[in-house]
Amino acid sequence: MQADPCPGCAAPDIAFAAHDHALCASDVLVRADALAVTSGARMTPVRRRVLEILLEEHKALGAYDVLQRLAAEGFGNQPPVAYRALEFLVDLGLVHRIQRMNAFAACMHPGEAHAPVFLICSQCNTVAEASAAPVRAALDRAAEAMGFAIERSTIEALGLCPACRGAA
Amino acid sequence: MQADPCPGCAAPDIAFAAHDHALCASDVLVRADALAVTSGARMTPVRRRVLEILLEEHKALGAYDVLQRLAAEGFGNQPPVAYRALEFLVDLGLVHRIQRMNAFAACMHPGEAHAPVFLICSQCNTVAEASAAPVRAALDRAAEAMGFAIERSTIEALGLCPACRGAA
DNA sequence: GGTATGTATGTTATATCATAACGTGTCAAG
DNA sequence: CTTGACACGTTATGATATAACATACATACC
Repeated sequence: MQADPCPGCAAPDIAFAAHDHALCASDVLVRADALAVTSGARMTPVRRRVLEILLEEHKALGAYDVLQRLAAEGFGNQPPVAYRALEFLVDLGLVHRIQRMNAFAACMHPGEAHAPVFLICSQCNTVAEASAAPVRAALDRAAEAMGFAIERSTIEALGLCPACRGAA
Repeated sequence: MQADPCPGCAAPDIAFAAHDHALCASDVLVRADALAVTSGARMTPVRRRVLEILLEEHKALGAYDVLQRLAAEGFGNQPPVAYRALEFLVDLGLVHRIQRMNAFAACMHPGEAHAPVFLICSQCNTVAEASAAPVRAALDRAAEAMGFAIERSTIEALGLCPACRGAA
């Protein structure tokens, strides 16, 4: 497995910094296609387009935002069209759901095992994935102390990204 | 501040175990009333009743579940009645919102500073608050490494509680 | 006590988010 | 070239949440 799929988006010190996001996006798309093939899933036009849209925005979009864009491009314009594509991408690990916002964001390092932690800028809505391992480990210990078996976990933080912090 | 407001609900080793929850509930209510007085907030009948309902259930309830019970007892029967009371209680730290479930659960140790971690049983829907400090610390470090300033965070885990784990 | 002021409650209406259910089309395996 | 699985589109509805406004209540002040 590659060490770092997108230096711009995945590296902790510059994820929020300005960079050529088109490169991250195309890289992720390549990896997504490969992942679909190896997992036997079908990366259809709608699904791929949804992923592209999320990558282009580089922020969390609501299902209806995605749907609106799909409709404008000639795909179906009913909610299930968007929800199904999003669900597919989430199941494949290519997209994450941000519970706090009822929204979805493209995963910036698909294919790597990770329990993502999301940092959501309350100002500009940008979402970054932070290094999750230590957080996840602490959570596992806390759960284990209570005899609780974790299946899935959601870790999200709301706050100010470096850029908006500087602006304020 | 009291060391442990409710041995039944707050102690890590027995939070999920059978115990006389009525004791926890009445204890929390006393503390809630006191907290409202000291903070200048008004613990009105609807608000207090909503807290009681959540304490009685000892699990997360949706706003409409709460509303239904309020309506049956002669309070208003429109969504804002429930949402407003819930928002008030959340702001006061007496109730937590479980994002993952679009639901609300009574805080089992109000008044104490805490960044809660929720363990949600996917089988019986019971919600427990786990010791959060180490998890929170790890999250803070991860955010800091990216220059991100956390305002609020949501940490929720879905899985099996000890009881349901044993039953399975 | 009476009145002003802020807050809480109740109501109407609507916005926003999500899914069930069904028919049609497409593609690949046999 | 059929068949079976899956994807897509549509209709309809369910579930969650809030905006906006009117009424009632509590408190503070005169």
